[in-house]
Amino acid sequence: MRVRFAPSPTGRMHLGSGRTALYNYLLARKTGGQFILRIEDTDQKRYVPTAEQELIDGMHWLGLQWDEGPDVGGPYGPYRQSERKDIYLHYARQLVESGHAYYCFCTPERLEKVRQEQQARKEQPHYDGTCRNIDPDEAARRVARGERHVIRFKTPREGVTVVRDLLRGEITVENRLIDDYVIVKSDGLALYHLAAMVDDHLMKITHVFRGAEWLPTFPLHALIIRAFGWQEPEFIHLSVFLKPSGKGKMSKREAADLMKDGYSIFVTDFKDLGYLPEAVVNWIALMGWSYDDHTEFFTMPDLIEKFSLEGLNPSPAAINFTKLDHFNGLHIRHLALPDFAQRVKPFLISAGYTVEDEKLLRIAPLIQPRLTTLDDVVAMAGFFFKDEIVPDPAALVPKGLTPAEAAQVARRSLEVLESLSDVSPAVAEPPMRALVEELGLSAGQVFGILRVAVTGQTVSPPLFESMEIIGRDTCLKRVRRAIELLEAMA
RNA sequence: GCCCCCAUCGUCUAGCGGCCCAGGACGUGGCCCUCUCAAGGCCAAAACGAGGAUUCGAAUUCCUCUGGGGGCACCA
Repeated sequence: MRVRFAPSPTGRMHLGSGRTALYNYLLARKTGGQFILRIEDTDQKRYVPTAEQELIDGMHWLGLQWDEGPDVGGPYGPYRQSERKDIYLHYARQLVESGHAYYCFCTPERLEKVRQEQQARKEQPHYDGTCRNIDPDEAARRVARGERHVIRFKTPREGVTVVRDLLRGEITVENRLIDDYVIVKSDGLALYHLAAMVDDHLMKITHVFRGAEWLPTFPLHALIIRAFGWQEPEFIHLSVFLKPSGKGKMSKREAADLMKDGYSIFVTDFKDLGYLPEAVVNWIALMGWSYDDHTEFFTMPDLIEKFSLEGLNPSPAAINFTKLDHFNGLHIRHLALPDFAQRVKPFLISAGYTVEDEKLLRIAPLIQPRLTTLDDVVAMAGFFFKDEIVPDPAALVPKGLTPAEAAQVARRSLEVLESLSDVSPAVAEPPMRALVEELGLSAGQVFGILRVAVTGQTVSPPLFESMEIIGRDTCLKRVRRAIELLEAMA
């Protein structure tokens, strides 16, 4: 099985592209076939120089490696369409010679005028066929003379074309509704309709996964392949991703709003947002594909083993970011501790902390079950790396106590802690619980004061585990400071 | 406007004629656990778009409608 991911470098890498690439990759790996990356850059006007690199970065981040492509080469290159211009021209001329295509000399201005007239008459805009019946020899002479021209595919005027999509079965379209599409522009470069069909044939592609936006032109593509007499690959059209509301595709404006909530639709954004590639892969794999009625957690090896065409679903899916959060938490907890520590480290460093691996490794088990995204580590565990913490005095006073009472609790706690050799859970928790008992308060009240005193936060990893890492001396110093703050309030 | 595709809980989905007064997951609500927050465990509410037809029997097949999506470029 030979499959390909063929993006056009015209913008950022969308989640939908990521999924298409993923499915291609999975199928190739599952069957021991080849996964090809082909860059479809036939439109210079829309070309974005940074796009190809972003695509490559995004695929690498997701963990998708290709066997043939513009950077790694391969036996069917070049893998960038802009470098294949002559190949397409050769095949386009072959179509002209066989009567399946023709030269068209209509100017863009005339075509625009025709289009407007058709729209005014409420007709479907289409090429009016002016050049369709020019004598081939005459047309060839005009081309030889250097007259500006394009090449159009000569769609049959009658009959129907039946195509087959693996997910949807047979699709029948009347030929008269298929336009005489331009397949080679006046600059001599082929359009997608020709280029992709030629490449898929030459690159021996067996299965084409592509977006459902190609469904309307699918019959044209089949007609082109058939005009050459080539064997057709299997086609699988993946439905588009809808915005979370389920109403329509994501707009630029909405994509920007999403970023404010810590989400994105661009795969290269997820890394900095604190998402694991494992989670993003798991998430997008399940938008349009399922394995059975209960399994949802998949690693890449699982997916390679379990993925199959039968599990694909043809209906459009709304993007659900809370589900991504869920998968991210799952995959975070699935990570081995040292791996987890290394993944979280860059977020602490970019928050300005100096991070020693040994210390981070001790903190890791405390925070691993508590993170939804990796960047949460800063809010949850940043205090471990601060020399000074500044507790909010108001937060020091637990519910149900006055500042003076809280100060008294803090003083008694300090006495207990000072009497101990260390502040580890095994040593410190039993006597502290005894103190809670003695004072007739709740553990939440007493430990709450200590938590804020020692961590500066009302939410933190478990108290005694945290204190052990912070160290006895620092903890005692911080409790004394908290007592001062409380006394100042009383 | 025309063409194409799609249609099960709010969302992602299982279901491929009887196993379904429809299963799982996210989210939501409740309970348990609990030093905060999570994690974990348990429970609950929540769907076959409508109408016809075929059939002993339909979420599953077929029509029509409705709704949603996509496309109608010398873009991909």
